Amino acid sequence: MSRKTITNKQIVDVLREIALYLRAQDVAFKPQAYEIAAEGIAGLETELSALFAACGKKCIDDIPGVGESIAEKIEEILTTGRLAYYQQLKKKFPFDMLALSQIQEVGPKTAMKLFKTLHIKTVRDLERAGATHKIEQVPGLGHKSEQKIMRGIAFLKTAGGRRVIHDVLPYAQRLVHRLQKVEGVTHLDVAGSLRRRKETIGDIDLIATTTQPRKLIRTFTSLPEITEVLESGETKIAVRYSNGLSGDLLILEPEHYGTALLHFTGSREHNILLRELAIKKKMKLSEHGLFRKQTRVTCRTEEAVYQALGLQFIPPELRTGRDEIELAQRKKIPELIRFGSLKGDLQVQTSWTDGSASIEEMARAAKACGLSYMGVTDHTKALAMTGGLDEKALRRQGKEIDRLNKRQRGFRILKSTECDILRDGTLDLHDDALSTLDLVCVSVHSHFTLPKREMTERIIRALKHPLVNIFFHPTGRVVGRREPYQVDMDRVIRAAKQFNVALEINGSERLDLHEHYIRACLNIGTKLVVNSDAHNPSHFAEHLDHGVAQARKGWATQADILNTKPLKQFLAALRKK
DNA sequence: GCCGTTTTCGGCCCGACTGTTTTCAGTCG
Repeated sequence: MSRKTITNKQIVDVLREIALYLRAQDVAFKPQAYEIAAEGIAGLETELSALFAACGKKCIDDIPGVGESIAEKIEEILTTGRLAYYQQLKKKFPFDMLALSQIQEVGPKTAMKLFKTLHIKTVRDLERAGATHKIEQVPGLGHKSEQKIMRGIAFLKTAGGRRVIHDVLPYAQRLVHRLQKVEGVTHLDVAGSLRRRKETIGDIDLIATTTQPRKLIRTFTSLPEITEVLESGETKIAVRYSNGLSGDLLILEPEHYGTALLHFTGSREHNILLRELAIKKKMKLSEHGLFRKQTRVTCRTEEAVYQALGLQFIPPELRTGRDEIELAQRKKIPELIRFGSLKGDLQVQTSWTDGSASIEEMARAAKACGLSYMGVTDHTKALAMTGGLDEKALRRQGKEIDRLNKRQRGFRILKSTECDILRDGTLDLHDDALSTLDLVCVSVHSHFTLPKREMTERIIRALKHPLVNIFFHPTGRVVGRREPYQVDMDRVIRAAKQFNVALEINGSERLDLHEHYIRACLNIGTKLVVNSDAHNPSHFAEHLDHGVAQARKGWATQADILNTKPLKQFLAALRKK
């Protein structure tokens, strides 16, 4: 760890690895404490280094799950760049515990055993040992274990173990539609991280109730999408899918569908907290039901489970195990924005630049999705590879939009732009051209590696521009492919509020803003919009759905998202400069 | 190691499934 740039992620990884070492040694209770602390930090909106600079160890100690001892360790990392306790563990067990235990079928104990018997230190070591059949000779492991481990390594290498939700959700939905038609099936749904709408998905979990379990299992395991059956019990079938992901089909009792759905939706952290709460209330919670003494409380729905525990219903997107249970106890869970409640889309590219369809085709598709307005936001000239528009071309495009609008009923195309923010924070088009538009939207597409301060100043200068209304994909990240650029988002969020610029929640694979920043916007009242960033007609339905899910993960209500308003109110809200 | 509508001490989530066993440990979610 270099001392200068210690990120939350580095600290989270250290805490997670410590937890694994403790688990490997069968230490009681401590591993969970380190894991909970790590998760608490992973969910923070601010950097620990900034928090520590502002108010020292006290603020670190205030993080849920972080007590005196772990706070001291974090302080040591932040101030010295090292942690003696961690280094002692690494010295005693010098192997890559974090990476090895990411392999399916390899947990902390197996990793430790492999180190002690075969001196396996890295995933590569393990792969070599498997190739020469050394793994199967380790006591307690055998031929099948070796095969499973080798498959796990192969999977980790090809897919990195997780996929962007955009790739997985349609695939899972096709499976669901097919299986719902199987005779005897009464319920069949997606559960797990897909239902919680995590941005990356590691497995596809399906749950079902049926009067004919054998028939469902037979149909499921013979689907062309199933390449391998990993486990097959009476209520749980684990498989590998054709897209490389694995997952379970779980068959449940209808009377207790609520507790089962809750359990298999997770998150693990959320479940643990719920069960602890149940214990405090002299009850016991598992996937098989909620028990008061010996009797099972019937919970057909999740709502019933939450109610029995004295909680407000918590939507799946909020089940992270952070503060949602505490807020549900105090009835502070807001009514989240509903799917399908957007009335407009303010980021759409067309064949004028890198989109694949004409303005007219995109407008038709947007209307078919139930929208009543759409902004045309083709790129500008600095982005030469897309054939970005200059002032002249923008004027021509405006005339075409005027023509199309004359023919439209109940739908309005807005003249807009995705204007590049240049390196110095000025805009890529003249004010004369920008002032002819209904909306001016800006974004960063170049010089991603500027130092944090320079990038922050650059962006704030653009937001300050009197004609700018919306800042697109504010951190520049693409899930699984591109890290966000270095920028002080606290300052950007405050500047957006000050200059009445809305920040975008982008529903493409960017999923930018991250939900932590959405929540930070809500805290101070910075305005937000949800956009598709559609480049072809099919993107509207899919991306807007992901965008709304992202907003929900950030605790946004309908009132927080400007483009749930009808056009007139929407424009009025953005134009107050 | 953390935490408090039982508690500043004494608790700490739960069950299915597999593989390698010969009664159970490890992983997963």
